[in-house]
Amino acid sequence: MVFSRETQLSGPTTKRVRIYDVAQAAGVSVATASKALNDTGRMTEETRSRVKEAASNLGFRPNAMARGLIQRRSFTVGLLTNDTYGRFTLPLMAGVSEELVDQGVSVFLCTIEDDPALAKIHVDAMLDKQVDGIIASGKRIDRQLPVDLTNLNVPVVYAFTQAPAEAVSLVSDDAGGSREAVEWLKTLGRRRIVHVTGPKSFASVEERAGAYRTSVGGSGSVLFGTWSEQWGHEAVSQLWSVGGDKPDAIFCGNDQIARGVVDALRERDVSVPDEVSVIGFDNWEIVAAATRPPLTTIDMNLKALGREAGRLVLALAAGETVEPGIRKLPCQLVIRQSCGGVLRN
Amino acid sequence: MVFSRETQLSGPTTKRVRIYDVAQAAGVSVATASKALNDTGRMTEETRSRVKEAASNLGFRPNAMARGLIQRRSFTVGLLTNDTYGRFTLPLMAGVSEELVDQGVSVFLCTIEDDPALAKIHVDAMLDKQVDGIIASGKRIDRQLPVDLTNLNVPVVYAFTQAPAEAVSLVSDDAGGSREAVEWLKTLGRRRIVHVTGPKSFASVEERAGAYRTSVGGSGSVLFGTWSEQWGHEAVSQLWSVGGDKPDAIFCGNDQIARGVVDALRERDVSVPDEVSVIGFDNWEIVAAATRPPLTTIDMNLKALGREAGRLVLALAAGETVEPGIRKLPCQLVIRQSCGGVLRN
DNA sequence: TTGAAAGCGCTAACAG
DNA sequence: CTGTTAGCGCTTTCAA
Repeated sequence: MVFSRETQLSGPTTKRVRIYDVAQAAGVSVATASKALNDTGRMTEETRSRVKEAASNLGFRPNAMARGLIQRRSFTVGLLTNDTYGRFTLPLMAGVSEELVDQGVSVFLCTIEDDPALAKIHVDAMLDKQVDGIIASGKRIDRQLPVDLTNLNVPVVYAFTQAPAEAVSLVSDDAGGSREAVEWLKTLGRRRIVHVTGPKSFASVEERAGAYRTSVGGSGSVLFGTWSEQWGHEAVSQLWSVGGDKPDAIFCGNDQIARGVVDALRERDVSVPDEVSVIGFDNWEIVAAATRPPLTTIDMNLKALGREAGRLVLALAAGETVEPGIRKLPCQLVIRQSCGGVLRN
Repeated sequence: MVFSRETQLSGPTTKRVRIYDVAQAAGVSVATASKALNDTGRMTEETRSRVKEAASNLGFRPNAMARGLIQRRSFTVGLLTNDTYGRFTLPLMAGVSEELVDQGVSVFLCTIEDDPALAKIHVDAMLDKQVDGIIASGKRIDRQLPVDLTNLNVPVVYAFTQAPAEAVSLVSDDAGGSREAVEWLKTLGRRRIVHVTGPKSFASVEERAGAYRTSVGGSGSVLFGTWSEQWGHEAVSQLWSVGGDKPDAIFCGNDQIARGVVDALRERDVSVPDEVSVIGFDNWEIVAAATRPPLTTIDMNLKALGREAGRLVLALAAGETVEPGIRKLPCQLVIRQSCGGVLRN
């Protein structure tokens, strides 16, 4: 293959082909060409296919800006997030994109730390570009983005972030996930199940802890800490430093804590999963798979959440009525080896 | 704050204000309003500010599609990647966005697994939307994306992925980073430095290994394996199972391997960093910071690489001439505790 | 200094 | 069945 120097150095070479060129080539008017290509209007099959052939010969692709100007939509949505690390946003984004790509919709990703000024710049840029809608997302469901998205004149769907009242909002079902985790441990015959989790200040921590307590039936004990491996270690120290029966299962608030717990137990020669089952939360591949043994954990199905967010924002954009309120999407148990039990994979 | 049900349920309420409305309010023609707002043309300062005030009162924002149709640019660039996990793409994206947001440019993120059909759909969608340029990126520098981006009629910049000859391409300086790692170990007085790295089939592995060999001066030894913690463990087993002098430093091909190495050494009661210094590569926060002790490592400065990619693609779009070829951007030593030595932080 | 008019590339009425 | 016309919201000659 040969590359002209020109091409690589300064971009564009060939002019874009317009519908006018297609019309010329097919020997019809621009209007007819438009109708032929969009499968609208009525005309002989022969004409339609002649136009389509001309278009494909010329490599015609309609200019989305011209089209958008008329149709008042850009086939574009914005995904706004303050999750710079992407732990939650990326799977969400994958879902959104997967849902929308077939409809020709592209996604602007806007990452806005926690800077209101930056957020406003991004939102304004999206609005200028006439996005069909905005999906607001974050890294925790009890904090709002640092920008007001109400009264925008484009639809907004909130996913994995706190939403104003009456908004359309999507979160994962923390309580349900928690329940699944505990039920699985009980299924495996565990009876002394402890919950080691993150800071009390997180709504999801309270939600999961509440569901845990209900599921274990009053006998539970919850240790709050930070979202770190370090805390997992420390929690094990605390649990094993007191006398009496040790736990036979530890349900952790996230995979990092779970990894810390598993490592700490191994260092004490407590066998996982033989003596103690450990279950995580998040299914963060890099953590869950590298743990020895690999973590059984709860997946929040963020990709599915993203798909749903994409679906809803487009529905709203199309003028459909969507019931406002918070939708909780189910979590899913992912079985690896840290609990024992059935092995999928 | 009160939310009208209407607003939340079916999106748009107020009509967008057009430049026509601004012109009316300011009592001038649309043409004058345009010039006033864009600081072009000549008119009394009074008129100009009157228009600007009207615009800001009405909350006017120009429709980017209408504007783009004329100017033939969309103030939009596409970031194409096959790095679904986002390990490399996210920092890159952050850099691109940071560089471009001030210029009003938004970024489409398109993740394309390794599916050529999906890639084509995404590229076509971007082209239809008249992106000003495309940044192609990936997860390794010796593999191409599954799509041909030459002869596109928009500029393309390659970042962290293999580029065709004569393209503008950005990668991090693997050899330089490797050299920095080894030099740092030597500075700390280490003399028996071993390199534990990933699969030989990766160009960056060969590149780093080559620079390592040069830097240690012929006495080196390189162990190739996989990019996993597991392999880090195993490598330590191998190294410590043979007789003779043990290494006093291990330079790892990535942070995951380094973590495996550190964990394995701790399990053998070999002190890090007192007896052995361990240095990683990537500065993947989640891994580097959670390791005990936290990893000293090499950062590839992907965010800076992203900024540069953004800068270049816009320069190309503006018709500027950019020298083709591969640009290597410097890596940077990040000192934590796994090597000993100065403590920043 | 200001405004009227043309037109970016496309779609949608309405005629023919 | 097909083409002519108008116009999306804006910028940009060009004339007044």
